[in-house]
Amino acid sequence: MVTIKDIAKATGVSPSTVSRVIADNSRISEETKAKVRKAMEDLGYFPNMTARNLAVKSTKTIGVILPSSADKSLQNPFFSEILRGIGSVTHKLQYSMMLSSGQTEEEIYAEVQRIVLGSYVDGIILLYSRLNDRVTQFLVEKGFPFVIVGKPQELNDRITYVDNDNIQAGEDITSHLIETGHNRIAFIGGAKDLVVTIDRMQGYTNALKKADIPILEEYLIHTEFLKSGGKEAVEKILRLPERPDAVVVSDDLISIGVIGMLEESGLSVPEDISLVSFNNAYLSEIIHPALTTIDIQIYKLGVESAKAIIEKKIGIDDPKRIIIPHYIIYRDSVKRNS
Amino acid sequence: MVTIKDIAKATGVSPSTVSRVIADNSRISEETKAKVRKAMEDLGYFPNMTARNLAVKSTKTIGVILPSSADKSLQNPFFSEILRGIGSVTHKLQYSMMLSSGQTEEEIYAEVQRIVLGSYVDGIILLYSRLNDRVTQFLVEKGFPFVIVGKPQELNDRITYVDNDNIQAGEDITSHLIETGHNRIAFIGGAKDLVVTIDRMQGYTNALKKADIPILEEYLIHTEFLKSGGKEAVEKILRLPERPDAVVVSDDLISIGVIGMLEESGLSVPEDISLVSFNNAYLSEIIHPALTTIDIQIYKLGVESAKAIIEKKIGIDDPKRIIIPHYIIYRDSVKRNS
DNA sequence: CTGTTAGCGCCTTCAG
DNA sequence: CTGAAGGCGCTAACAG
Repeated sequence: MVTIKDIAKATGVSPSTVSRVIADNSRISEETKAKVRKAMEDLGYFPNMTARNLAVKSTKTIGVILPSSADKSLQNPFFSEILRGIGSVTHKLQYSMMLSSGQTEEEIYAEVQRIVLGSYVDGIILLYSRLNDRVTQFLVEKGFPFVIVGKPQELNDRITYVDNDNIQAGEDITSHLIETGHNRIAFIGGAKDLVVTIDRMQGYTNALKKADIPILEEYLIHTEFLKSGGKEAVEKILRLPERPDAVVVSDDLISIGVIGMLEESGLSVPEDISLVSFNNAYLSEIIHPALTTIDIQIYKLGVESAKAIIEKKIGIDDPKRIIIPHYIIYRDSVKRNS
Repeated sequence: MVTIKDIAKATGVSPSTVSRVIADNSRISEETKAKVRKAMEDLGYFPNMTARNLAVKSTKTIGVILPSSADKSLQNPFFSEILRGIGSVTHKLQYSMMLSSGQTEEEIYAEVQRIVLGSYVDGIILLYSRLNDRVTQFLVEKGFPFVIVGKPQELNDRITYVDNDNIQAGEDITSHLIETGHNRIAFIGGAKDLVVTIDRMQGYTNALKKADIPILEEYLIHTEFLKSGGKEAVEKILRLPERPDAVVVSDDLISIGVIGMLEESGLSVPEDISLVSFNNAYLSEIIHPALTTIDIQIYKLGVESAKAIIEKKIGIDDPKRIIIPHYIIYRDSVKRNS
């Protein structure tokens, strides 16, 4: 390995001068800079980041924590997309991104400890937010820079997060259904302890209330990513005397399953029942029917969260709420019941 | 920050002793070990990995390189799944995983340079394999440990890779179609410069040949993840005088689009046309109809690739080929034409 | 079994 | 504008 000393020797200057050239220090003459740089080029020098990190006490890498990998939700394209967003800014700013996860909450906690206490990273992005989360707690106690993608359910005033206005989004999309002439609207959501599900459902009920449409308990269904289990639930809802004429589904990926089940039950979307959902994953565009859905700008969520920790605008002192706008993408899963 | 010195001072031993305790060196008395450990506990000591890495010249982190993020293919759940696999072993072995990518090949190349020359990682996993790839070339020249997930198209004998036998897989699934009474079988593949596409198509033609079924040029269609563009292509193929009675699609995600387009064209799967594909993504299970597909064990691909670089069984000297078995998952997208 | 001495490669005062 | 010296926190011979 060629070090700073080697190139110092080669150019006849001192190591500190070389170091200064690397930092492009202004009080080094242009000629020595040129000379040194040439040597670096010739000898194929490349700064050793580990050494540098040790000296400056910073790693220029940020840790990204995924939800427990036991969770099927990891299959959601949401994650690839947000990683893309994060990656775009880490890349541009010459940062690195360390991915980490675990099978259980316990493991994740251990991981986070390992990477922050071990000084692996300068900051952390949490890609989940659970109630009563030890990780979050650990991070705030430690005063370690971090941001949550999604809405934290506690310590709200002490942590920075980037999220969509999911309540509003839920209301918007539900209103769209109402405006297009639907009035028996069901809601199908993912795990009911996820804030995002709760918020979107909240928006859904808000919209119904505003339109004076009664909220029916039987119209609210929660399922993990629906497979066999969820199937019956959907079938049940469809056999109600007042069968819904529309359904808002809390996630595009779930929509795929729902559409499949509806078809099996002999109903087609949107002819027999309209459907709208959230995320605007690539999927929602290629499936049939193409989904009318809320684009939550996942990529941007990633970008903004990365910017937030890197640009360290955040101190534990001034937590921020960054809200990414959403908008409706109109496609073919809604029927106009004039 | 509490260092090794602090706890040395606190316990009245030397720093090296503390270091040995950390390494659980056998020639340290149990009592001093206990004493030291207690101090570590009390003072909240945690080893600084950057320092350690510098000293031992190893980072215990492996770099994972994604394909260019411009590529829509990143949306493919394949990546989440393989990251899960890799993560499971890095985690277990107390390694870290550094994710990196770029918008263009150029950027990726720069990234790889940065992380290997900067000594960020001990090894690299390439999640793509392109013809005439500078990155691959750089890595072999440098003699840097790396493994490719997928089949390299050159330097075959000098690099380690983990892959499925995609040719065989293609043959297997196509044969299944033939056995179930189909004989006008089309092939729809992704980008035609991807080895995986090529291999699967190769298997497809092999199967046809063995069954003495002629290979029709019009039955071969290539498209990126199909959207508007691919649509016409599929419609075209369906209007042929000899319309296919089955289609082999090179990826589950593409299948979703294909099924959608078939439906729009008034054809339903599998009644009018059978469909099989590859990967067995979560999607293929929830979509309607559920897909008969090849399970390539993505998770395992990840696990094995991670094991390969970490356990450094690989030297530039003895490259390995690790083949992960595949098997057919029979579901509802194939009609039995007895 | 434990302490001493040198680094790992780079950065940063402090002098000049 | 540049050198010398010391240190970041930890490990690794080399002595005892």
